[in-house]
Amino acid sequence: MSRDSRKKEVMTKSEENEATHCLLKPICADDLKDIRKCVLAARKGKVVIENESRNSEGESSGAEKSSIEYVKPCELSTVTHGTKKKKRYTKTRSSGMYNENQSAENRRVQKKPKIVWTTQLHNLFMMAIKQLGYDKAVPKKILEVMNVPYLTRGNIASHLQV
DNA sequence: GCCGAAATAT
DNA sequence: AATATTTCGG
Repeated sequence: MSRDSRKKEVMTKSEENEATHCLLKPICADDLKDIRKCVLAARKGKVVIENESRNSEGESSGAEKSSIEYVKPCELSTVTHGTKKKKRYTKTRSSGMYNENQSAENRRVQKKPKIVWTTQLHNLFMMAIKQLGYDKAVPKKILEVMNVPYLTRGNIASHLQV
């Protein structure tokens, strides 16, 4: 969401983040309707493209209408995280067993999971440090010793600061 | 370009 | 407050 339709930065950035829409504030009910429409269409594998930007100043009657400025074609497939690891899709074949939970298009923008330092993890962390010696304990080695696949060096470096 | 520490940002 | 990301030498 942005307030300034002229700033190209807004859209550029949005695009990088796989945004589908750009909304101009203030948002009005129609904007939300448009989004809804787009989502519904996406479920059917369609791509909605609409562009009805309005910039006329005739906003005398109360709420100014902001509008969708830009629509990026959205892919339907679930986006998997950008690691180089193989994706493993557990295909549930045959008769109806679609995992209800949260499939399909809601995974549009996948965020990196924020790692939470459970006492478990912290213990591994501590052990690793002890095992390395307080002088050799740098993020990279700690990471190796801990051997926790989803952890990244940055995670550990960050945790190290705490 | 990778790394670690520190500084910032979210 | 907890984590993440960026910045800054090396």
